[in-house]
Amino acid sequence: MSSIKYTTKKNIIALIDCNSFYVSCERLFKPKIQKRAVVVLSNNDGCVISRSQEAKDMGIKMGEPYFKVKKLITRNKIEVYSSNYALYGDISRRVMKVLKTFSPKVEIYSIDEAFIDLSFMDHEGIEEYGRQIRSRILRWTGIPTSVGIASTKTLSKVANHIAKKEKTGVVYLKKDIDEKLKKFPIEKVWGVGKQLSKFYYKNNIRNAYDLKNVSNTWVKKGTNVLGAKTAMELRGIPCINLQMEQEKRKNCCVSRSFGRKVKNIEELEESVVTHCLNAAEKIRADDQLAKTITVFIRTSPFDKNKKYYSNSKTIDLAIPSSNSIELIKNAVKALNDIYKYGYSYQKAGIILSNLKDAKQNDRNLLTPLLENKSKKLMRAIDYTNSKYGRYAISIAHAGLSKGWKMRREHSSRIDTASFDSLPIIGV
DNA sequence: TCTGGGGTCCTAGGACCC
DNA sequence: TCTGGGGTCCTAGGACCC
Repeated sequence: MSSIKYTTKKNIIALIDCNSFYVSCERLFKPKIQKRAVVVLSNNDGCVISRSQEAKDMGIKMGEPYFKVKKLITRNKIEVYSSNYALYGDISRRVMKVLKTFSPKVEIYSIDEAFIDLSFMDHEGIEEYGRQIRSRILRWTGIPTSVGIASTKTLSKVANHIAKKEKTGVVYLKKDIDEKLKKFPIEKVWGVGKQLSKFYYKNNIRNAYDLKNVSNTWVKKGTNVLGAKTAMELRGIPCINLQMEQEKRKNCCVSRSFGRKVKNIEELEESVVTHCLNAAEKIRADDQLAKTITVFIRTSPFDKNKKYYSNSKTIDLAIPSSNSIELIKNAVKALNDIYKYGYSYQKAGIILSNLKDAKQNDRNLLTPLLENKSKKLMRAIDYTNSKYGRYAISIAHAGLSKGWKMRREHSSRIDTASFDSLPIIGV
């Protein structure tokens, strides 16, 4: 028997997705690139992670390594930007704020996507409402979006894809759903990735309609409970609920590739300490403590000429902590355990896990005094850094040279908190 | 030369207990 | 001498998402 819970009452879900979000953010401040082909690169200028429609039409693929498409980019005079997450995060918050004027139930699903509940609407007014959402977001933030509406999250994803593809802006999946699902390739269904697609194709399931029509038991047996939920949702039976309040994270990972290969442990240490400081600051902002800390390092998995090395070490703390100094001590210890001389390292990172609410932390009899003192210090550091800029106060161990830090050669240097980057509008 | 980063959830299998 | 079986918990690894 399946243990999937579902409801049968009226359910209308809209998925609002920003078009080429990072590119659209960059365009906000540079009217000149409004009509140009634009791409945004991942950290370290590694891959293409956002493309304007023009860039897509020129054959630039999502996730493609920058060096592989560099020629195509220069030949076509495509504008290139390094990613600026502070900017995208800021714009994202504005978009979400506008969305909240349309429904009390909003799930912020990612930086550029949100599900909203429209079950309170009558069917007749839905499409018009979708158009209003689009135009208000565009007017108030400058970001173009696509809106997909249907009776489940999975179907609203389908609707959104169709809206993007057909450039209609809004699609409400109500009539002729089966016809549309037949044209919807299985690998594009939300929750069906590379491996599952392979499995489905082997079993002659090639589109969303096929998956909708196989038995739940079969899907569950061949995949898992999530696979079965996807199939149910394609049938219009909601199984994946809206998640309104943002739950606190359970893990916190900070990692980066290096701008160049790193061989010696001193530089690795600098990077691990820097990542550790960032991670600690993040969990403190959420008032969390970490019980476990993992450090990992690896060489490039793409370099076929050199031997690959990848290792990690996890340390369990006796007492959960968010104290940078405490965490760093352990991180450095872990790093020294896994470091091997003679390799060219490409990436290092740190994961704080087993995160707990600081408030609910059961106290060790001996710690309160000590803890209070360190808490004050950490709060002072966080405050200073938020006021005077990142790294105003750091720890000597994090190093000042940072020769390993990532490349960002195409940064637009836009800071939405700074007046200098406001665009000048000619009248 | 140059290939991102940060998450979540699920399952199988081992350890351990009675 | 016979060498069980059911339950729970944890972890590593895999798959997925944006």
